[in-house]
Amino acid sequence: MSLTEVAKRAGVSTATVSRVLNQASVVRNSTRQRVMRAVSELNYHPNLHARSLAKGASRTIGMIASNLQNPFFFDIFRTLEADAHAHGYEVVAANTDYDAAHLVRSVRLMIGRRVAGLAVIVSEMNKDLISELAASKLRVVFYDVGTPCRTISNIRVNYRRGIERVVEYLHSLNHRRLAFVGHHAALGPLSEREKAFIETVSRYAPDTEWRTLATHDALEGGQQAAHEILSSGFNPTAIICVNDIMAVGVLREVRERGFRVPQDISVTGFDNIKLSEFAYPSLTTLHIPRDRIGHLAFSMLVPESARGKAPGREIVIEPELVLRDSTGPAARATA
Amino acid sequence: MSLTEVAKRAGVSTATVSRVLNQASVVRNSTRQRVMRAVSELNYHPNLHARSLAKGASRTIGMIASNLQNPFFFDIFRTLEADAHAHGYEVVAANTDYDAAHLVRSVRLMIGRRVAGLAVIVSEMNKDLISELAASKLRVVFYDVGTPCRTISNIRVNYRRGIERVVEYLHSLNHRRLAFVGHHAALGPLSEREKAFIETVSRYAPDTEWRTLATHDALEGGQQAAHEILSSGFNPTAIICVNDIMAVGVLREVRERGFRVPQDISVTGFDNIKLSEFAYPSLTTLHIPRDRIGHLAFSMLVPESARGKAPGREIVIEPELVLRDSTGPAARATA
DNA sequence: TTGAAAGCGCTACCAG
DNA sequence: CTGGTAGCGCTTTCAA
Repeated sequence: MSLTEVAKRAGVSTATVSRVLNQASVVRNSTRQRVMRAVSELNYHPNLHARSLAKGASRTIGMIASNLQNPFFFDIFRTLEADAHAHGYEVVAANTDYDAAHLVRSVRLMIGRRVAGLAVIVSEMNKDLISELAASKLRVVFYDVGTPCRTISNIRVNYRRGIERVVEYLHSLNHRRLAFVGHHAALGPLSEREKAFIETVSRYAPDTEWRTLATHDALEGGQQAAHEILSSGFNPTAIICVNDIMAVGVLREVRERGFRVPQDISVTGFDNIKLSEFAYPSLTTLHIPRDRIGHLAFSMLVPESARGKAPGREIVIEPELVLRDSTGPAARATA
Repeated sequence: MSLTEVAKRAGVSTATVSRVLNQASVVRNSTRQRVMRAVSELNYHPNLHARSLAKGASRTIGMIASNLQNPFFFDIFRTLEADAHAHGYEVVAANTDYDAAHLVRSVRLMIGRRVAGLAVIVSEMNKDLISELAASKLRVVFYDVGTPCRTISNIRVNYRRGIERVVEYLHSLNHRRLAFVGHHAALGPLSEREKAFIETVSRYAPDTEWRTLATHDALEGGQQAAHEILSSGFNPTAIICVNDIMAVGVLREVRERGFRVPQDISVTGFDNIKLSEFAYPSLTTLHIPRDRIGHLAFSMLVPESARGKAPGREIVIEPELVLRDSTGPAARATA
């Protein structure tokens, strides 16, 4: 079923059918009716590939994320998609599972689809990818990676500041043995968060012992990390997690070991996803506004929506500390 | 940058370039080299729209879900995608948010993309949609809805059985005041689960008082439902939830009200997503094998992968009760 | 082993 | 207001 068949059936030219299907220009009402009838009788659905090939532009934008399973990424996706729909765009998302090869694959795919814009919200990164992307004249927005240029915009989070806030806060509560739970990621903001942790501790809390650990980004990852830490002989009074998901995993293991949170051990998250409020105990965490990131990404990608927001910008977001029930004064030192 | 330019640069015809790009037929090695070089020098990426238009077939399969945020759906997506990748397919997913209009929109979009197959994993349904889908000769697999035919396969879960198991289990623990927390959905399996609940109770536990309630499918939805139930004067000894996400929401509200789970109130979930193990207390729930569903969906959609699995089949999955810490004997009746 | 050319289904421009 | 038609970028015979 193609335009031609519809045209034949309606007794008009393909041009006319195309017109009614695109609400474009003027078509006599009776003609429109006839075409519409043919369309529904034939159960016709326009071939979108042919469409965007002919138009030379596709009305879809791409988003690539490290782990859509993590609500942090999904929340961004949601608002991006909402904005997109509001402007007549579709968004197609891809997952990389923190794998650089997978990232490259997805980027190629998106370019192949000739997306109108591409949001790359990932932690891992491939060296040549950025230049490859810069070379293609595709509009791109990176999260936490790359540098702005003519077609590339940037959104970053001031992790360092976020980590500082937690560390200072915990230090003020007399915590002197801290553990940091991160997750594996080739490069970028994760090790960045870890680096931020290490540097912050040595600057603001030099009297503090610490230790870091990385597993995979999931509930089980947090659980496993906590398991290793608690089995290591290093007895932290607080565990700082790279995100809320892992913190929930940590919470469980800590509880199973018979420790009370926060009386025995404090735990913190990062991102402030909805789940952090529903954890037990609810998580002290750092808020990162995913909706804002989603809106920003869209406006940087679709020029018609950007009120004076030229591409090639860089925006930095400051995390805010959210105090809940998973943190408290450090426990007295126990043998 | 098109095939033509690459061909020009490499000093060959477009046909040849196409050949090397598709690993097809024999191309002299030196020629191949030249083409490859031109490709990378030009930073060329084939236009996938043109490709699938010319080929008359796209190597992508579509999946439509009610709420990808809910790990139940996402887990299915993951295994579907893994299978797809293993066979050289891509999968593009869409979300409906339990909205029938949105569903119709997504289906049209998928047909427009000429996907090789479509998995529709939703609760809501539009009357004409099934016939529209049947009319298009697209291979489709429905979850919990529709009836098998030449191009349409079906996967369903025996909810009734699942609900029976929970109700009987709770009844055996002397629970006599049950609440059921569902979520809004125009039609289909949700109200089906609710119906199953009502019928099961009146058949297997006629001496039981009950009440049902529906909110939206999210942590907050569960919380809100619990809030309403606990404020209503109806004091259930157990709350049965339509899925794990909502159960976690319920858990929180129950806890905040000062009730202990399961000593004061038992809570059950459905699906057995990972989070159910990490909830506090861990959730008694019904296991539904998302990975199996994902594999099934793929094999029903892609004939080359189906070993004798003809389309038009219907498969029923039986939920299994998983006992954890959120359930226990009914509390003594309190004024 | 390679090239020429006919489409794939749709849009858009130019006439009428 | 409507029709004819030249592409969009790629694949795929058919010949050479």
